[in-house]
Amino acid sequence: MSNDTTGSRTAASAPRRIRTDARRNVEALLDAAKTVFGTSGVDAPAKEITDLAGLGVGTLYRHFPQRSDLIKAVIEREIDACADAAPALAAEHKPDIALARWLERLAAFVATKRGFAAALHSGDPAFDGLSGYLMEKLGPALGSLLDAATAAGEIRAVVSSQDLLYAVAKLCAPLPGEEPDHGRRMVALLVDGLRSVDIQP
Amino acid sequence: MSNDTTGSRTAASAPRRIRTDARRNVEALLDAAKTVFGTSGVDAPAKEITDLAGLGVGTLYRHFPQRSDLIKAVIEREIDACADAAPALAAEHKPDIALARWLERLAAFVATKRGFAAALHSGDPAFDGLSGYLMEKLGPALGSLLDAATAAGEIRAVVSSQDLLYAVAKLCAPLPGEEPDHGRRMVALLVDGLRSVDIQP
DNA sequence: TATAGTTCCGGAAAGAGATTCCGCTTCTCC
DNA sequence: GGAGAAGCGGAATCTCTTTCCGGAACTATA
Repeated sequence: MSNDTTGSRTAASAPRRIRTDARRNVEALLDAAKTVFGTSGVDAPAKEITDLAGLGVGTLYRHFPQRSDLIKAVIEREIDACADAAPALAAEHKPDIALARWLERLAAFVATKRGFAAALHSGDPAFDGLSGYLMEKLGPALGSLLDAATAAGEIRAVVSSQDLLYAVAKLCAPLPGEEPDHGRRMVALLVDGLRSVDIQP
Repeated sequence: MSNDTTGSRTAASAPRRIRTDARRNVEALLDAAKTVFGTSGVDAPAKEITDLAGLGVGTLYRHFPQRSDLIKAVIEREIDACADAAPALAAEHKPDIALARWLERLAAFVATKRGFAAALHSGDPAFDGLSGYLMEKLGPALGSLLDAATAAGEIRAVVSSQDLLYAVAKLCAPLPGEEPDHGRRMVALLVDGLRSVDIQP
């Protein structure tokens, strides 16, 4: 198994450009998978995805040898979208407002994407890198917002951005039968805990 | 637990008592499943479970037609054990201490049982009843402890026992790569939020 | 544009595991 | 102790996953 799959940098031995049809097919598969995961869950038969994408099973397995590879790719796409939303918010609002808005955006993402929570909690080692990816992509944005609020003395410096990120990711994962705003209220409570500067840790 | 109608067959169609060997086999299957789930995850092959239990696959499917039935049964057993631990704690400690201890017990349960979080977040409708079972069994115990603390004015009355139960269940579910005490710290922060009686909701 | 050299695709086929089915065994009740 | 119901085992079947390779499609070069 090759150990270099980043592909972000052109090596000395120029690797051939990825064929355009292959790239197109990968996109089609990701789109189809996102749709099918949403309707039939992440355990949907592979054929359902390939049929929707108009491709053969072989193609699916060529690009995503493991099912977890496909799931990861779909989720990482969503995480990217969430991360991309951060700069705009930061530019348009004051830090504390931007933080709140962005946390709402994150909460919405986690709450909507069932497959995300499922993958995260599956215990499958294949998804071990996922929380790392979440941290890597979303950590910096949240970190800067958090630092600004802390510097202003509005928040106790008892949590890292990683703490908060994980806590939101967990709290906002939907549970069957619970009130829809449960996650949001619990996050608010958590932030109240951060604000209570008079309580000693 | 189910009450049985020993001897007094007053109903029209007398429900025959469950055969003792069948009951014994169900117990053996649950024990085996608990072990196998712990080592190989909840997606372990059925044969691994039946081999450990010393039974045939047919017997497994007779008692648990769906895999989710088996998983649910195992988890409900664990929840029962957690609920059973509450009265003893309540009898031995003051309410606030008992609350803390019991939350620790709950956190330990959630943190240890990977399959629990996975099932809860799977999105599979088969597990929809699970959080209800959790609430039904653990809600009353937590509720009384919470009421006592609220009555003493130590805690804002902004959360129900259901809120707290779900929040703990979510926060303490382990995520790959996170610090082991993350859940515990976040729960502590949540409780700080509850204690901050000077903050208006 | 034609050609050679790759890469990639499709879907049949093999493999792995889940689920069913039914003859036989074990238990319960009278 | 015997009749009859309940339960058991595991081979057979079914479903979905994963592999494999002949041929199609694409890219680079002239």
